Amino acid sequence: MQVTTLCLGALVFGEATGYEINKMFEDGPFSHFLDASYGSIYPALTRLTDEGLVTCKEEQQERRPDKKIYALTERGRQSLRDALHMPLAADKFRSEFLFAVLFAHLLPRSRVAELVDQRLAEMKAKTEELATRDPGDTPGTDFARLYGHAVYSASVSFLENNRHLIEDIAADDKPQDNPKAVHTHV
Amino acid sequence: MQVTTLCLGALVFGEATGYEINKMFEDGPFSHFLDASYGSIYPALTRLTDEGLVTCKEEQQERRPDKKIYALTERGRQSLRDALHMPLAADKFRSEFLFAVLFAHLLPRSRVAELVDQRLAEMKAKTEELATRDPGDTPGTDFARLYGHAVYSASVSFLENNRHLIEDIAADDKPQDNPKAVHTHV
DNA sequence: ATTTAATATATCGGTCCTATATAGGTTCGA
DNA sequence: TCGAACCTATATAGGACCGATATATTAAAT
Repeated sequence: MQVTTLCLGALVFGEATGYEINKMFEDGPFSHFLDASYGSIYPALTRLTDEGLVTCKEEQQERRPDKKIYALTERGRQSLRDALHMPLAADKFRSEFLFAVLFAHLLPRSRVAELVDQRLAEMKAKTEELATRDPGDTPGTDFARLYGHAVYSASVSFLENNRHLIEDIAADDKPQDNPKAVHTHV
Repeated sequence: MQVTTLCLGALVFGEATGYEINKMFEDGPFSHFLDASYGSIYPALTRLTDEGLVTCKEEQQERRPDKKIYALTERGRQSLRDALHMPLAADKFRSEFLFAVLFAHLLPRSRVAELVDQRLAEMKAKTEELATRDPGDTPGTDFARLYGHAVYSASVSFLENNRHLIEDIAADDKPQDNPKAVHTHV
């Protein structure tokens, strides 16, 4: 599923500029499970306009670049519906954290602990962020939000209960980093 | 973190060919949270060889292309360690399923139910796959496996308990698809 | 007074995925 | 026993996409 289709989806929520669509991927309703950047969004909107799946009205602004407001056409809406009837790709998940823990035995224990602490903080922040309903939520975004909340909660629990599994296989800290290893007071 | 670094990680598990590294991403220890394809793996191995981070010994085979067996050098191992001390990118998660449920109101209820059923089947399969320890598991892969199991389990529970939320907002099935809507026997 | 952030469009460079080419081997059911 | 399907193994072309940057102005924060 390419960025053109994602843009059609974005425009179901209402007309928008490329800039606003980008925000939907950065902070908005899509941010937790999709991504797309300017480098793909602007060309996609041009292509969609050429194909008649969206309309583009230029709004002149004083001392700013003209705002190009895109809106879905009926053909565009149907094209999205068609795409949603095709087989969907499986979720793609990419985690540098899990890659790193595979090599915990190559890292000092302090670094492994740091990685877990950072991740726990991120996951807790996400969990909290997804805990409260947003005024603009639709039933669909609400479902996605609750789904995310459930998954991040499970993630936090797992990390808190099992972090010792990787911390215990980490390499020793160098003596100067690990005062416990130095017996200075017999 | 680019494919070169992932290849260094792959070679920590032992020497391997490009073909075998690819399998690690498709079925092996990396498959659940990383991806890379031939189009990036082969060029990456060439680059790593040029930089002296891996060695390449060609093994001639009868009636087959020569096998190129790559192995980590000490500099390569250090390069990986260095990469693991840099800030790690946050997880990236891409879900066409969650994208689709945002537009459940544009789809017939039967399609939404189908999407949920498919996803539940996938998630249950993954959960089961991750439930049992593999003989080749290291502490690191074992941790990742248990992590995945926890997350997929939570996912299955959520879907089973909350699927009605999106099924109830789906569009009506067309009459010919939904016998209950047709009153043929008064 | 100065820097940072926000609004807004656009593109270049490089990375990466998808699909394909090549070429023989093995497995397994019809 | 014959052929289809899949496995081993390397390699690349084409296109999609991300990250960074350029441009230009205003608003807010410091």
